[in-house]
Amino acid sequence: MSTETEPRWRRLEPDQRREQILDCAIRLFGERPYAEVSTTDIAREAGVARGLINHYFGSKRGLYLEVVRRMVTVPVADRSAVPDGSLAERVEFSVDWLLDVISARGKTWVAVLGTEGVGNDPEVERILAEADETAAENLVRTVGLRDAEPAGAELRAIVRAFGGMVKAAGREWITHGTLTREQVQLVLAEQLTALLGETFPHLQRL
Amino acid sequence: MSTETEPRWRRLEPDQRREQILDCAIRLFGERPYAEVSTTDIAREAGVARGLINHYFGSKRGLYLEVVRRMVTVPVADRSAVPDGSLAERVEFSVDWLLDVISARGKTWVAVLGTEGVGNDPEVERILAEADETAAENLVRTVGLRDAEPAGAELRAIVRAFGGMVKAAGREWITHGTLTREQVQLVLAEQLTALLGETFPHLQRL
DNA sequence: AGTTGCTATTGACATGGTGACAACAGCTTG
DNA sequence: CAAGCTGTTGTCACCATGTCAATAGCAACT
Repeated sequence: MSTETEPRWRRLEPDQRREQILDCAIRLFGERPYAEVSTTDIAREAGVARGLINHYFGSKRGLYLEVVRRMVTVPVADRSAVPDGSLAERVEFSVDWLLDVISARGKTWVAVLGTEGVGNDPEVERILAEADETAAENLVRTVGLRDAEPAGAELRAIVRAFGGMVKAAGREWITHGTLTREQVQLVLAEQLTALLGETFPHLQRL
Repeated sequence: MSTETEPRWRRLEPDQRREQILDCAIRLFGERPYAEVSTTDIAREAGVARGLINHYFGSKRGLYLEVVRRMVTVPVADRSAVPDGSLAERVEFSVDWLLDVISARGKTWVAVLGTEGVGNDPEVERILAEADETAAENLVRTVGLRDAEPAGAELRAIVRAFGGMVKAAGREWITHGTLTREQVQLVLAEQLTALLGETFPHLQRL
């Protein structure tokens, strides 16, 4: 008779366990709406007691906010590869890079930004606004316009607005398949070029 | 002793009661996120028993879907007032009308489209997609482009994408105050003009 | 190897929200 | 004023969430 003391559960480092639960939560929240996902589901998926979720994230809502935060974090562009050509060329490069990012996230990305619903959640709104802001800043820098201009705030505002079109166009491409990547590329590049090259100067004269 | 038979509650026509509950639900769902609003809250707000909500809408989710449907319904433009001038002029008129609509809804509109969260709700997605589609069709017709063109599907797709920019720009204007109405008007009009006049022809050659 | 201590993890409990359903009561019609 | 129709209520069973004391992996030190 071997004294096999197989442990019922393994004890992990807090960071690892946190990450593991977060992964499962991301998957489930991506599949079903918030109210349809129970903490029991997440706990079962992670092979963990339900109470552990509360221990690490406080509440279901806390976990949800972490998921949102994780999902909307956009990597920073590698600016060393940006060409030195005309505005149109730099824009084209930026848009192409942007579509690469979207393509890599695929359905997961859509699950995050694809659904807009009723429900004024200030926390979620704050997180998304922050993500939009940094994304806009990145884009402006990548394209090479000086951010420190006097009208920098307005520039970032219209770039954030443009971000709305990026998301919507991405949905058309990824989920609905009504536009090809090439078409999206063309549309976004031309629109952004016009926005930065034409409209923005006009705006400053208002 | 007067035989005051003050009734404890009034019996309303189903449509009226439905509408009343819906109004309260719209208000509450606009203030707090879905999970933070209980059917008890809604029932109290409407001065009604909680069970009545289930009777009229089946479930909390059913009520929520009704709210979303109601909120994203956009009125149809009165095309009799559209000028006959150039594309740019018609676009300018359409955008102005669009901003009037947004302005009229104000904060309520923001409560609907302002928050994007994680959570793939197919029903909500379908409702919003439908609303976007009819809005795009309206815009195309108002601007005066023939919808029956061979590339009509692609045209509507890029107009839907443009709709994403309209929403984002509206948020910048209404909630954040980072852009004035005049600035939004200029940006959207120029972008849409470029989209329809320049980019769309390019797209067809792809 | 045995013991001790730390803490990650569990399991049970209390609370509150949701949906179903039978009973009740306004209102209308004869 | 009686009777029926149905809008409305209140209760019941079930499920989800958050809290907390108890448990048990695991490492360090005899």
